[in-house]
Amino acid sequence: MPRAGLTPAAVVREAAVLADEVGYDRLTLAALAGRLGVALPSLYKHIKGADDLHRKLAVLVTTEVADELTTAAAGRAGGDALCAVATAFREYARRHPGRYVAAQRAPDPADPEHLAAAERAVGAVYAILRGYGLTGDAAVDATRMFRAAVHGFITLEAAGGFGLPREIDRSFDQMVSALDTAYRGWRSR
Amino acid sequence: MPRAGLTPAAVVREAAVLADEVGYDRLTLAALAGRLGVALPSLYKHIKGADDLHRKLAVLVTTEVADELTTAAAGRAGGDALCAVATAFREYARRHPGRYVAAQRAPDPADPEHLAAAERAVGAVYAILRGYGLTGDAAVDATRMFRAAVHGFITLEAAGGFGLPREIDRSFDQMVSALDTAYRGWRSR
DNA sequence: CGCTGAAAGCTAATGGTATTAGCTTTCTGG
DNA sequence: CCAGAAAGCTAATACCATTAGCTTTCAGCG
Repeated sequence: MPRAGLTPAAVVREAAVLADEVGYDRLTLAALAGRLGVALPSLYKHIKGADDLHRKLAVLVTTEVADELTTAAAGRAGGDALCAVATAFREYARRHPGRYVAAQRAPDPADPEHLAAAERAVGAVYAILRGYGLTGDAAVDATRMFRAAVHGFITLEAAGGFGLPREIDRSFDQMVSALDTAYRGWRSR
Repeated sequence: MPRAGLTPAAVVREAAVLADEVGYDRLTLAALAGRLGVALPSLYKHIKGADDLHRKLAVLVTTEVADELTTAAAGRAGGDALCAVATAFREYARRHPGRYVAAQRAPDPADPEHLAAAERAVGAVYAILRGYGLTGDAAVDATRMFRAAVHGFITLEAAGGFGLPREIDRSFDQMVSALDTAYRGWRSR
C-alpha cells in the first residue's frame, strides 16, 4: 500500500478547503481523512488532534488574511485605503466562509507565528489610521471600531441576519464611508 | 419513579442556563439531560432534537434581548438612547455569553415568533435612528452599521480578540460616540 | 546493495454524543 | 375507577475522536 505523503501543512491546507466547502462546523476529522484518502487515526501522525487542527487552521487563515489586507492597502491612503481593506476583508470572507470562521480563534500567547500574523493583519488597519492623524489610544480605539464593524457586518451577513431587501453591498459601502467620516472628525471625548 | 414534570419551555430555559455556564459549544443534550435529572432520550418528548433545541434557544434569547433593548431605549433619544441600547446589548452578552452565541442563528422565515422577536430587537435601534432624521434606505444602512459594530465588538471581546492593554470599556464608549457623530452627519453618498 | 530504524499508515478498542424504537409507568379526564 | 395519552425508561444504532499497538515503507548509511 503506497503512502499518501502527507505533511502537517498538507493536512491543514486540505482542512481549509473542506471547511469552505461544507462549513466550519462540519469540518470533521473523519471527513478530512476521507478526503485525503487515509484512515482517520493516520491524521494523528501530523496533527495532535481536532483542537490542534483548529489552531493550525486559525494560523493559516490569519496569515492569508494579513497578506490580503496588506496587499489591498499597498499604495493607498485615507478613505481609499479604508475602503480597499474593508472590501478585501469582506470578499475574503465571502470566498472562504469556512476559513473565516476558523480565524476567530484568538492566538495562543505562546504561539509566535499566530501572534505575528494577527499583528500583521491588525497593523494594516492601524497604519491606515495613522494617515488620519490618529495615534496612541485614539488609534487603538479607532482600529477596534474598524475591526468590530467589518467583522460584525461579515458575520451578520454570513448568518443571514440582514433580512430586509435593501442591497447589502450598498449598506456596506455606506458603513465604510461613515467610518471614513468618523475618522476624519475623530476627537478624544 | 416520579416524573420530572418537564415542558419544552423548561428544557429550553435550563439549556440557556447551562449554555451560559459551560459555553454554547459545550451545550450538549447529554449534559442537559443530566442537569434535568432525566435520561437523554427523554428530552425528545419535549424537543425534536439538538437542532430544534438550538432553534428554540435562539427564539428565547432574541426575545430576551428585544426586551432589554426596548427597556434601555425607553424614555431616551439621540446619543443618550444610542449609548443606553449599545451598553445594554453588551452587558447582556457579558452576563449571558452562552445565550448570546445562540441568538446568532437567523430566524426561520416560517417561524413568526422568532421573526417578531428579531423585528422587535432591530426595531429598537431603528426607532432611535428616526430621532436622527434617518428614514428609508439611510435608516436601514445606519441600523446595519449599528448592529455590525456592536455585535462585532461583543464577539471580538468575548473571543479575546482585543490583545492590547488599552481598556476595552473606553474603546466601546469611543465607538458609540463615533456612531453618534456619524449619525448626526449622515448623508447619502 | 542490503540493512536498519524512524515514521507513515493501518486495525482494533474505548468512550462520548445524537437519534430511533419500543416498552413501562404515571397522570388525568370522563 | 379505568383507559388512554404522554412522560419517562432501556436498548440498539450510528457517528466522531482518541489511544494503543502493529505493519510497512522509505531513506540513509555501512
